[in-house]
Amino acid sequence: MDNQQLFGSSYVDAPFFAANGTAQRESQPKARRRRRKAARCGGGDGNGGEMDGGGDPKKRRLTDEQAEMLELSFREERKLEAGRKVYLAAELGLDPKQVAVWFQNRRARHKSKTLEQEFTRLKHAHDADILHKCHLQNEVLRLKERLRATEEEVQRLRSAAGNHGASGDGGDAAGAVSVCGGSPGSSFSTGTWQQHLGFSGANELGPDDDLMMCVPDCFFA
DNA sequence: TTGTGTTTTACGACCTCC
DNA sequence: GGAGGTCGTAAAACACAA
Repeated sequence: MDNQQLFGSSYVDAPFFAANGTAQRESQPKARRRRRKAARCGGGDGNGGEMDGGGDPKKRRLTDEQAEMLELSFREERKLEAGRKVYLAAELGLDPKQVAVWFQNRRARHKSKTLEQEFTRLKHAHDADILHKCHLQNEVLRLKERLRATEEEVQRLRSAAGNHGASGDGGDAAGAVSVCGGSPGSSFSTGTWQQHLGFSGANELGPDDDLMMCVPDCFFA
């Protein structure tokens, strides 16, 4: 049974078959399909739906041909209107109900796969965001370290100036520096910041200590 | 050969739309 | 109210390692 014969109506056109001549299933490995087909061909069915056999009539697998044609039809249109259902059932020698059930299950599989792909995509995006966050946090650490060194330098210079017999005006200078955030109790001091993020060893950070010093707890969640 | 995990088929319950 | 959709699940069919 060729495709043109099976889908001789307007449901599937020739270019479609030209592009999809061998419809492969999304989830079934080839080896697995081969074995299934071999097992079936041993029975020599191949009539597309006339399922003899004394097995449980409640549940019988569709032949590969039937499944492939349903797959092609599904790719054309995922919804199954009444006319197409009846047509497919007649062409494939199936009960219309079987065709309807197959489409229901196929939509469910498609949705499941789509969700899985979307999850993977979002996870990759999330991981990239986490990495970027780490870059930024390390940058903050470096800037804090530079600020602390600068503050120490200012303090040292101020002390040196005081030892050279400066007048009492030096108190004003000290006050000006403390306003710049140099007080130990500053909410933006290195120590406080480290405690917030749960870091240690920030004092060892150098300009070349780039990545992965910062690994937030949430990264391992 | 058999136990086990995965895939496919089928069904019922419930929901939405016409 | 009927047709057709999704969702959850049971069970058959199947693949494969041990």
